[in-house]
Amino acid sequence: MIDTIKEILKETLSNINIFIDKPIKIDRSRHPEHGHFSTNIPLLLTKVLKRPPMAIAQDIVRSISPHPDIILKVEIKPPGFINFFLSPKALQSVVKEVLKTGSEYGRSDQGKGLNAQVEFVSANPTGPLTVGHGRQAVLGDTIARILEWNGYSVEREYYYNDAGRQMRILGYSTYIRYRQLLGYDDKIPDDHYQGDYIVDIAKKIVEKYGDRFKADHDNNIFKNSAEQTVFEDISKTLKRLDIVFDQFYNEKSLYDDGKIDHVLIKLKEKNATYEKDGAIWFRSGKYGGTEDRVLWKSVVNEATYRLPDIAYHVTKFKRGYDLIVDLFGADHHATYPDVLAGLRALGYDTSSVKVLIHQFVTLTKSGEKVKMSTRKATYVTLSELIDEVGKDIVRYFFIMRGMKSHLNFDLELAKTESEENPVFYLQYAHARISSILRNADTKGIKFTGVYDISLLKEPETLTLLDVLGEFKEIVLLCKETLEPHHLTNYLQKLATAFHKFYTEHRVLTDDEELTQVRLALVKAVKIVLANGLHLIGVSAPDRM
RNA sequence: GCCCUUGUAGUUCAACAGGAUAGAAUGGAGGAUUCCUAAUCCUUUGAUCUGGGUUCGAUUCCCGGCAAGGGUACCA
Repeated sequence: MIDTIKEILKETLSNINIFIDKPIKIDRSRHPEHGHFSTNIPLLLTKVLKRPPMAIAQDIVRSISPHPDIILKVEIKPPGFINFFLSPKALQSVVKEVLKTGSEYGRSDQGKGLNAQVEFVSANPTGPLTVGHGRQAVLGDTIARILEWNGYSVEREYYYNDAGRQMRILGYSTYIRYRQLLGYDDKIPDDHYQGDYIVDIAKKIVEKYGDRFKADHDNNIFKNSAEQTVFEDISKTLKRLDIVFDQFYNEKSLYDDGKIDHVLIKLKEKNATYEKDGAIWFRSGKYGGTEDRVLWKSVVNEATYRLPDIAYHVTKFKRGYDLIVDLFGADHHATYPDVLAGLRALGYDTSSVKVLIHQFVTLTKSGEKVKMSTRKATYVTLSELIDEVGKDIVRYFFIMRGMKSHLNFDLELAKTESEENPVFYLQYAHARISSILRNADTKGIKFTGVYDISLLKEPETLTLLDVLGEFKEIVLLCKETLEPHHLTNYLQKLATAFHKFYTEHRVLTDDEELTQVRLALVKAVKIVLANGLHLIGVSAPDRM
């Protein structure tokens, strides 16, 4: 509907010979008195045309040709806004469209034929996923879903490194636990992994091999068992949230097939590097990065993490994605400018890379901060959180705020207040409609598909129709901003509009005509609720 | 020190590209059901950290403070 208004406005402007270079902007009005849509174009034009905005507005409005089926009226408000009021007919038209397209309603084809990759979580397999990872996991998966809903073909990728120092420490921690189980009086160093999951891993090694490796701390069995077990646990946890990755990309493979060396050679060729103090440095600043960085160490003969990161992104380009989304926690925000600079140095156009930085979750327990550290095992795992509140609430809570907000997650609240949860409010709206439909069945009322849409005319009903029609705009907004919280906000709004309608009006009445048209309406609401919930990976129950 | 992100009702968060009277939820106070699920609805209470600037207009942009989180390694 917003596009229709935009078209009408565009046509009008060209009729009176006004041309603007910027795209025409129309907003949803914030206040009902300002109509459904409004534009500030007269205010923007006042400088160009050197005329007062109100006069421009009048010229525009006078030239808008009448569209009685769409526009009820157009108003001008100082200092120069034009407000559009939709006709009931325009608002009502959404019902038919929703019923026709059903579970496909709201999809857009803006990403049709385009490939996107979303990289997220990417935690090294050193321990169970924490609540902090949870936010990224849910955000990443939801963003992927949003892209899919907009027509993209999407791959979810998990990048990990099982070769670094962290993994050596993990292996050694496992070895110590193994020794302890065998009765030796070894102590775990403070900076090693303390979690109980390591003991479980060690137990399995004892069961299988006895004391065969008691003096063999270098044996790969420790690192490998730990890695395998931890990865299985990570995958299982993600699966509980309905998150499945298409690909796991191992950093080590970048070394194995020479990609790292190749990138370094290329960078040297482009004169993007220089040697200093025996190390190889990257002229990051020259390519839009922050400051020059070491790519190859002198003290040890190996790369810093920036080089494989660049090489990894080169593979993303080579794999031919039209859109590359990188999701990082705030602790990684210093890295990506250098990676992008490296890619630019290699001649890639980085405009297809969208780097999203999300802030951390502050975990509180009755107002008190809980510090999270994998090594010290003072974390609450994601898995435990799912045990407590369930998948739907975890998914919803992690995306209900903008990713830049320093999200506060109160454990007590999530548990004890689950009754007054926004998730239930939403799901309840869906369940209520299902219940109405069940009742219609019992009463022998059949939905004929023939209805007089003009009967949907009460204020609460028109508001509900208006909100219903906004869904498509929200899907596009989410795609453009890659911010899922617009969707949760919208669904709350839709549920509110429905609950209000429900308290004011009955669906199943003695009036057959009215019953039919209201059935059509609530069916449409049910579809949009279900589609929205599906999009964020939350279930839409028929009973509660 | 420097860099990034953030600062909005008592609390947790919105405000989509600088728009009009800053929205929700929760908490507090009061109310609604002979009828499709009261996990609902209605009324009321209450906020832009601070000082300047840009302009028709600033929560939004710029500069200076203050505060929180993160970074600033030849750690990932």
